[in-house]
Amino acid sequence: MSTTRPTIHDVASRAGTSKSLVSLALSGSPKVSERSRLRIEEAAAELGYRPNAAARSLSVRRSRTIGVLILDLHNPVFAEILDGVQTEVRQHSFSTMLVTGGENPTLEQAEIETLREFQVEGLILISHRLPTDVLRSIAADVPTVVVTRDDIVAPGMDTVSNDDVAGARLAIDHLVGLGHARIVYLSGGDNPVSHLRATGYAAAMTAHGLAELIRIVPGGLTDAIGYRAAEAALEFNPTALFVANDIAAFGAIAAIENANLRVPDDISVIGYDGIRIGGMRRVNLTTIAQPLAELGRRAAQHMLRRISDRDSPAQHEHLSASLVIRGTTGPVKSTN
Amino acid sequence: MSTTRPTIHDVASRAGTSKSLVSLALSGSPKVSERSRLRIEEAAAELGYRPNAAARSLSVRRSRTIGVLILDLHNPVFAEILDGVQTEVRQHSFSTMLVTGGENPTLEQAEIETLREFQVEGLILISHRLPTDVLRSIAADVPTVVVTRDDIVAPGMDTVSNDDVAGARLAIDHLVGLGHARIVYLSGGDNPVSHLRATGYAAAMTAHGLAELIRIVPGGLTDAIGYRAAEAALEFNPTALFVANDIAAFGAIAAIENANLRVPDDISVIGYDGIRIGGMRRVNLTTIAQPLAELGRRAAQHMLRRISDRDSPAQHEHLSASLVIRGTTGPVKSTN
DNA sequence: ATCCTTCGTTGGAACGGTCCAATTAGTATG
DNA sequence: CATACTAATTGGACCGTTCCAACGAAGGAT
Repeated sequence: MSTTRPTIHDVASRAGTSKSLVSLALSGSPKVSERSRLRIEEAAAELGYRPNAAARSLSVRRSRTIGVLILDLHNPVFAEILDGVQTEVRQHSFSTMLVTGGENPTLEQAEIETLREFQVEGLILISHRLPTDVLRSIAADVPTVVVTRDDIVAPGMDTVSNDDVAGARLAIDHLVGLGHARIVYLSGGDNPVSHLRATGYAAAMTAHGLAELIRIVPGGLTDAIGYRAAEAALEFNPTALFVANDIAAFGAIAAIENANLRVPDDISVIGYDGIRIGGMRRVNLTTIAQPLAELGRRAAQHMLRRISDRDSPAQHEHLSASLVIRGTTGPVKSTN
Repeated sequence: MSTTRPTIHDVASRAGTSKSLVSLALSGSPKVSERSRLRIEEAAAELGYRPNAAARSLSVRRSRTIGVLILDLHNPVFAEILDGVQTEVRQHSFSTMLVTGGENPTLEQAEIETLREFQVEGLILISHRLPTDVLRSIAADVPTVVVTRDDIVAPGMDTVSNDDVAGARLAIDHLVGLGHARIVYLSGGDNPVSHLRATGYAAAMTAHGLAELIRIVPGGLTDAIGYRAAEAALEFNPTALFVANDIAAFGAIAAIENANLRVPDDISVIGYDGIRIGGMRRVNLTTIAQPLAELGRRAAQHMLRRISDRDSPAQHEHLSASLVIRGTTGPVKSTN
């Protein structure tokens, strides 16, 4: 049975032709007679023949596979970006090979190494934790697209990200429009994306003449850290919280409610990312939504372009995020 | 530069040896002299040599890769199972190749086909939507482990799942222990897992002498469907809802609150799966937790065992789920 | 000096495809 | 009916590894 899989030779001898003709026939070449084609297809079907991708890629020196590193499978943000990557890539009959580094730089590097041994034609990094020099050297010899980060630029590397500064501004504009002034930013920890959102926050606050009310509380990207950060933020007696991402915003809301305050009546909360569960009625989070699937789709497009035209210049694309108003923001309390 | 990657030949000529010796040296053979080994390693490093996995797998006729199909990347259940798979598999220096079918049987089959062309040594299906005959024929010639489903058994196929019937019973026991009787089950749609949970529900209800209160409302596995199903369930004037999975339970809670009832004061809600976000304070869902990572780990273990011993018999393992009491269940209201 | 071992090294076949150049079969033309 | 051409088919080299059988060099024993 499954001891040895049938090869092209087996198909050839069964169909009574040469292996070359089988190869031609199966790849749909027009120079194969109708009679031969049928015999070959029949033989292949009978044997359950399946081409060996390793052999093919060795021979044609192309794998038609792109490697995808995903920072953290648990954060829905990345799953949604991946969706976009997959749909685009499939249309061009490429396969994807997916790995996760679990936010561990060493593991990430090892996984990328594996990907490269499989001769992937390009690398899409859906965020990452790699040191700059490592990233540079990777991008230097395999087409690379980084999604959600644009802080490192290197030759041979495209980036696709949302404009975090502008997104943060949207959030603040929305809150200020509702009458808020004491708006605290709960940061997402020490990573470039969170810093950009902080920058946007500060800029927008300043633009609204609220520079002296700028307050940034250190936080992180998880529910639990969001909770603690919000507790700390309450000291500033804020009327609104802008939280670095949706998941942390969930935690922040819990902290507020635990302090016997109501959202949005006492304090408004706005998140960032636009993950689907934020739309869940129980949560119903107002947020700055990134076009996640689109981000993935664009990344794949850049990748494919670079693969088909190796010296097409690297591009750095920004998509804009949009405000999604749901139930966690409202007008500032008139009293107080 | 990146035009052609260095091969073992390049390393050999640079080190002034034969390619055979390079191969030996790089695979750590003891029969290579110290002097040669050093020269070779140096040459390899200088050239940035990276073995070609396609060539190797062609030659040794092993890919050291296992294919993983994941039903739906957005449902955190599957991501958590995958975690377990990855940790186990990595320890045995296998790689994983990950694909998703997006709950689309045709796409699933195509993706599995791709996996097989890459000569994966085994297949782990983290749930699936495949027709029985297709699954059988796959399992017949590549070691296959199905996680979370045990309704189809086929030669050459292992299964690892939680005991859904027993899990459902735990849920009902918990609710009955709190004094509930009018407990409605919101189903998860027409899939085997949901049916098993229904069976466990009905059995437990019967065991508690509540057979005539059995009510099953058709539902699904998403937030939105859970919402609608809960609305329908309210007609039965229930004191508790047992929902087929956590995500749908989120929707159900929203529906209850929208009807101006409180959870758990008016109606208790218990979910199933034990996904991490259920523990988020805002949600704080009581649930039947599957040992998700463990499920994945065991699946990988079975896979590896079957790979190293091709005629080790297929096994069907059940892990037990456990009750996690959080904030959405409570004692039945004494009035009423 | 000759023969064995042992150690380190090497050439070349194989893995399963693709593709090019060469060959044969078939058909139309003069 | 030979000739020229086109269509269909084929052998074999090649892709980058692994691994086996064979080989030379260096001692050690006789």
